Amino acid sequence: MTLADHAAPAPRPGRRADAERNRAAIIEAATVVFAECGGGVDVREIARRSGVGMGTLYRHFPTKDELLATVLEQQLDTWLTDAYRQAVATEDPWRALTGFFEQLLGNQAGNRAVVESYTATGGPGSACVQRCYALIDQLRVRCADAGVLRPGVTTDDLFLLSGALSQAVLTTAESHPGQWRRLLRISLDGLSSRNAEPLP
Amino acid sequence: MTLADHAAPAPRPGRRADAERNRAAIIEAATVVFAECGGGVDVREIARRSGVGMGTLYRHFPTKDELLATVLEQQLDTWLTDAYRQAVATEDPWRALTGFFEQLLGNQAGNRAVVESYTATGGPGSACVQRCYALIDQLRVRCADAGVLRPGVTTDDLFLLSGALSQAVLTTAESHPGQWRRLLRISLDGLSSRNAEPLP
DNA sequence: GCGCAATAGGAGCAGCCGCTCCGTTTAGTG
DNA sequence: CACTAAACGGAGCGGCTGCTCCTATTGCGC
Repeated sequence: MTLADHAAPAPRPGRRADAERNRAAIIEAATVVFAECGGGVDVREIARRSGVGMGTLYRHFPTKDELLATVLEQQLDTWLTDAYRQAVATEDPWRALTGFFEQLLGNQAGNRAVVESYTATGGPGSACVQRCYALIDQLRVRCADAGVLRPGVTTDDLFLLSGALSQAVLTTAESHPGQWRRLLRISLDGLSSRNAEPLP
Repeated sequence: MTLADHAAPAPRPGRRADAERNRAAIIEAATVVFAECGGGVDVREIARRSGVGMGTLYRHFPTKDELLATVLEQQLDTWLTDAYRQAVATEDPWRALTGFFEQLLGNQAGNRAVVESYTATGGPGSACVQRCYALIDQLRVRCADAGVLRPGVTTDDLFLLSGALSQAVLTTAESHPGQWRRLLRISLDGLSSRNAEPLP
């Protein structure tokens, strides 16, 4: 399993010190800006906030998409690593599952770009999203084995649910922060084995 | 109550026949294009598909947003009028509620622009979205009075749920069409009065 | 038919945004 | 300190998109 791995930050050796500093500044600024405004922001805004020129930015990241991907991977990776730790430390399988959802959604609450990429998952998705899928699968199996999960629920169901709730988290982020927790509770209760009716 | 009303198509009288024809053609083309590609499409595409020049399009609709709004209102309006009919004809309150969700989401399955505007509801939303909210409220009250709805569930909860599921409908539209029905069932089961635990 | 006001059409404008090019600056070395 | 390769910065290019302007066309009352 690759659930516990996470890609090294890779501070490649042969680079000049200022280049390294700028690269870090770009990633830091991009993380903030993408989280605030989503993936649609003007690249100039990121350059401005990181105190770097366009040329510099584009030497470090040949494409806006590549920068965005780097930032998103790093973000999700951090969250997942943390969530994984917490999941294996939780003995009750049901609490592990619900705790994971709460943690993931709570993290997404302030991050437009992550939610965008997470909900846009039509194709295979990035490596990190696949890791997220694998973690959900593991949690599902634990719950299923313990008999606390509604029969017939698939990992796809849980993954899709996480995406749908991400959307709810985002839309309520400013007007009704925290309302998503009610929805999460409702959905999770529908997932418990007390509801035994077969799914369509 | 304004639940049964719907705005007249308003074929204003003093206009020339060709103008009327073009207006209709624009709305028809825009409906298709917005549904397929979302609200972000190039206006030129709509002009092309409706066989009309840019000038003509912009005389009928002073702004792209106004055209989009017109189309969205009309679309949602049609759906809601239909859904309202069906809801009042259904005696069982619970079946009325679940039927409404199924109908609304099924309609949204092939319409990017509607889902976009529906899930983007941060502010007060359009008149039609408010009508949708009112309809959900009515269905909720019926269920609550009959004692089949989980205590503490608000109209906001149901409305937010509909938006979250809309997102799921869209993301699975092409790869796993119909999977959203499983999610709908799960969530609705979580809404039944069999789950009596208080919500956060 | 005739004349005119209403309508049509699409080239073009302005602003935004991803990305590049090249003259300038600077870190690291001996 | 001098020198060079590496890194920097930002003006500018090209393409896209919402919208306008002005000439040509056409429906409609007489």
